Amino acid sequence: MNIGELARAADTKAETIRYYERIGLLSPPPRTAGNYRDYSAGHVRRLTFTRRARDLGFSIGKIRALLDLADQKEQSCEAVDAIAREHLADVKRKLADLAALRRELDSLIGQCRHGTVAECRILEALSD
Amino acid sequence: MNIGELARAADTKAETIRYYERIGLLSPPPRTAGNYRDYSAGHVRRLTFTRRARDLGFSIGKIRALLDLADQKEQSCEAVDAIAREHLADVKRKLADLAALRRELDSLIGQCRHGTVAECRILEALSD
DNA sequence: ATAGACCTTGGAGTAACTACAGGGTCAACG
DNA sequence: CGTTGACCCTGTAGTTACTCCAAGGTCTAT
Repeated sequence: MNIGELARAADTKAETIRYYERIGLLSPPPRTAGNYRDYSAGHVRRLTFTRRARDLGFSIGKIRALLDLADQKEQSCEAVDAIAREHLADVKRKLADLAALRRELDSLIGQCRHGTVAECRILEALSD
Repeated sequence: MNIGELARAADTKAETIRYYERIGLLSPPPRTAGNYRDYSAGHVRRLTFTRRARDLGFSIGKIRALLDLADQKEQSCEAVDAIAREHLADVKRKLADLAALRRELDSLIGQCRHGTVAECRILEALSD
């Protein structure tokens, strides 16, 4: 399986796969006679996991930790749970920040009287 | 007024101010005999505006546009309103994305049975 | 005169890719 | 067998908005 096929299988771009290899997130596969990367089903699984976690907003660092944990089958999954909970807390914080932002923008826009720039309330409000 | 004083006045770091100058967002001030940057009240206003807009999540590109508009006092402020509305739309999109994410993470975490890594539902769910 | 706080420049580092440029490989078609 | 076109390779630079650092210059006070 070459890099393009893996990319299609995991809904990624070839460049992203090479990037993941460069930063040590995906192990370097063997090469064909023509120096093409030659991937196996294990790579598909690992990359699919990685992309899904990225889609859910996990950082590369956290994904690295999850992948390491996934290899220690006998350990309790508490650490996995902890990473997920931490990420959820991050998401909640961002949600609250964005909601506050939205309220501010709403009020900013609500002040527009559609006059000239000289008397623009939006620009005024931004200058506080 | 030197760069440190301006930084304190606008709640920024000196490095950020130099960065804004480098990218052309803040005009280069005159220099003192000792080659220190020498800022005036106009710079304070412009930088304060910039920081406030950044805090509200406006990109540097949009701030550049807003600052340009702010200089054309006779124009209607429609364009300002449009930029603010566009930004609000961005924020709303991000809010919706984050809310969906939060639901997914909630369900992910809800599936944890606190067993071993081998039977971890969180890792399983991430592998879909 | 010297200490300490400030300023100067230039360059590198951050996150997570993305986009080339300049070359090599492979499969198919005529 | 030659060539076309789609793919692959490496290495480097760009993206966003800063942040940090090193090596040196300046200013103020003691």
